[in-house]
Amino acid sequence: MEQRIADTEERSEPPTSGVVGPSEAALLSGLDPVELRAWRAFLTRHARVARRLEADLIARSDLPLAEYDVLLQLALADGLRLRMNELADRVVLSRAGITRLVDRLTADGLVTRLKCASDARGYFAVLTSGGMARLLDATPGHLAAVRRHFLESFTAPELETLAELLERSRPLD
Amino acid sequence: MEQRIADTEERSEPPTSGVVGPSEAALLSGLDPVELRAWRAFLTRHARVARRLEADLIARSDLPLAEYDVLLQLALADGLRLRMNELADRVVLSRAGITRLVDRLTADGLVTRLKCASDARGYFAVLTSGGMARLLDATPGHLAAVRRHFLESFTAPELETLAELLERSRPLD
DNA sequence: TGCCAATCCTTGCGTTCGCAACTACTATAG
DNA sequence: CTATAGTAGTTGCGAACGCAAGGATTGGCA
Repeated sequence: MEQRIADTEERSEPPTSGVVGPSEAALLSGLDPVELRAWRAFLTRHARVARRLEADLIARSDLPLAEYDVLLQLALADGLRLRMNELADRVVLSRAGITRLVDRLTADGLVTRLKCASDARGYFAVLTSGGMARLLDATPGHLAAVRRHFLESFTAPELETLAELLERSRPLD
Repeated sequence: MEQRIADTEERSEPPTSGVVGPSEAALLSGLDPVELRAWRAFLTRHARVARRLEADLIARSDLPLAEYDVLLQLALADGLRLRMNELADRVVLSRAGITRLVDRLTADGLVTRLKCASDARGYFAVLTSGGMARLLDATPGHLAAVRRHFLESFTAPELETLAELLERSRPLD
């Protein structure tokens, strides 16, 4: 862990400058330029926006994005409750992940666990009034941030297009 | 940590069923339906695709997505090298994150650190031949997966649209 | 009825990440 | 030339995640 030292010194100009090497052709051969652009744009755009929003949301409401998402899903759910499984699916998290996320929210009093009557294996996560309050408090600022960092870049018809495209479910699942 | 037990029993039908509560109106008031759809679609689509691709890539090439991304950026960079800072920016990771990611890649012999001649504070991460080999080996399968789980959903003009929209940089940055 | 596979959720463990603090070096100003 | 502010990168620390294994319960099928 100590010998992270560099081995060589850098000559002043990049050695193979100008030449891209045999790599690029081989690398990109699998994807045509439009595909590559779309894919990279999708990836980096998400990464940047998510990073930004997470910071904003924590600074403003002391609530990570994942926590916010869970509260929102519960608030929108019928009876303000959702099975752990369903919750994991909606926020796209592993089951273990959802267990601990709900743990945290429960510790903060924003959510309660409720045994499912019809299936003794199952639990509901239920939004508490405190959780609802917290969500309602955090929402305006967060939505503003979403708009500022993402939605604002597009016109209404473009948003429609975007929604339509991204809502398409993956081919084979 | 032990009293995670449910407090109450569930009555057989959801209590406030049918009624959505005062919450939804307040929650969604900040965003019109199209905005909401576009935003949620963007979020969940990314989460699902990324999760899928990560699993695929690890299974097939024992390489996490972030590692793959770094190797790719280096392969595409002039001289097969990039400053740590620049690298962090391209793969959208914190500087601490990039330090450790490069640590790992170095330990695996896929990357080398090289002192920057013109600025003694700086380092280059340089792709080794082993790293290039690993990248070339992993790429075909990965690209196939990207296509299967994402690109395949769209036509060429749609991809063009998607790329154009998502490449727009955020307004104020 | 009785058993075995499947399902729901949780926990142990290892890994990764970001923030904040730190070192080393550069650049600006006096 | 020296002080001071700023930048590049690394490290301690705590938080969060996923995988795999485990306990409990359900559901089909003999």
